[in-house]
Amino acid sequence: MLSKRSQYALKALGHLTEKYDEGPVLISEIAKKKKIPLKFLENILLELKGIGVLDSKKGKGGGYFLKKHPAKVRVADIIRQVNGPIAMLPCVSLYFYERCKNCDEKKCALHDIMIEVRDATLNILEKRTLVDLASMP
Amino acid sequence: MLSKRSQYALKALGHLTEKYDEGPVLISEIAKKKKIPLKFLENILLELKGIGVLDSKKGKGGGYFLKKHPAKVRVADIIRQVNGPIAMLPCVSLYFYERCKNCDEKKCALHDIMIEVRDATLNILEKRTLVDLASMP
DNA sequence: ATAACAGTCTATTTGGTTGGTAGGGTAATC
DNA sequence: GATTACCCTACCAACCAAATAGACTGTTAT
Repeated sequence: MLSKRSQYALKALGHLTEKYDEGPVLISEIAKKKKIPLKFLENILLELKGIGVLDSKKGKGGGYFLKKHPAKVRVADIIRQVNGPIAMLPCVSLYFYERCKNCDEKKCALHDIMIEVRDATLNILEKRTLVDLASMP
Repeated sequence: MLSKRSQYALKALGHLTEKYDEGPVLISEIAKKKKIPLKFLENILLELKGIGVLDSKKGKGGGYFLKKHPAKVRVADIIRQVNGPIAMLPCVSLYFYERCKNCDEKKCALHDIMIEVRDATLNILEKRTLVDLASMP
């Protein structure tokens, strides 16, 4: 399951995508529209800025805005950054791989199944971008 | 990510599937073969018995064994019982559904993407059974 | 310059989950 | 009746999620 944090991140990015041509958007506007606790959202946006997805401007007329074009930002990458591995097992994760201590990967049937699941999931999430999140209310 | 508990459960079931025709298997044997902490495994097997997948026999010659034929037990159902929802969001889960508080499902683009992911995942996990876990070391 | 503005940083709290460990009780076989 | 092995209860340390609070830093317009 995605954490609340990840859900909020994706919703916020959806909103910023809708407002992509309208300059900086206030944290408070996003919080209100998406019903996200203000201070929590603050923290999340900071993280998204940290990983280079967003940028911000202080003072009057300031706010947050997308640093890259929304079509260039994949949903899969946001989830990985904010939520962690997409795969169901560490021994099957591409970006967070960890060797399995209690079995031999080459003979592990569970391993094979989980690779299949991972690929099916990535096949969807790596094709979707922020543009696909924009129609959210 | 699957919890250790779930991984252990699946591995244990894999072993019991291999030994399906050989009568009860000792907890200690499973623990040793699969490198699972004994007392932790004990607890897990108890849960699996509770949900009707396993049965056990006490005393000499006792142990755990599958209650149903391994081909009749789906991997998806084990994961749901031991680990929880398979879907990435509660508002998209079939067995653990919860309404989304901060958006309208009919207009939520995230919702749509996550349904797609869920279906792709279930399409694999609901076709796999314990038989598919049996070749594990 | 300075007030109003808006994002930035640090920290703390609260509550729950995970991955175990320990020890004894109880029931079924031989 | 001794053994074998399941069953139950309790506890623990470590971690993480979600949220809140408050002071700080930098911008802009007057």
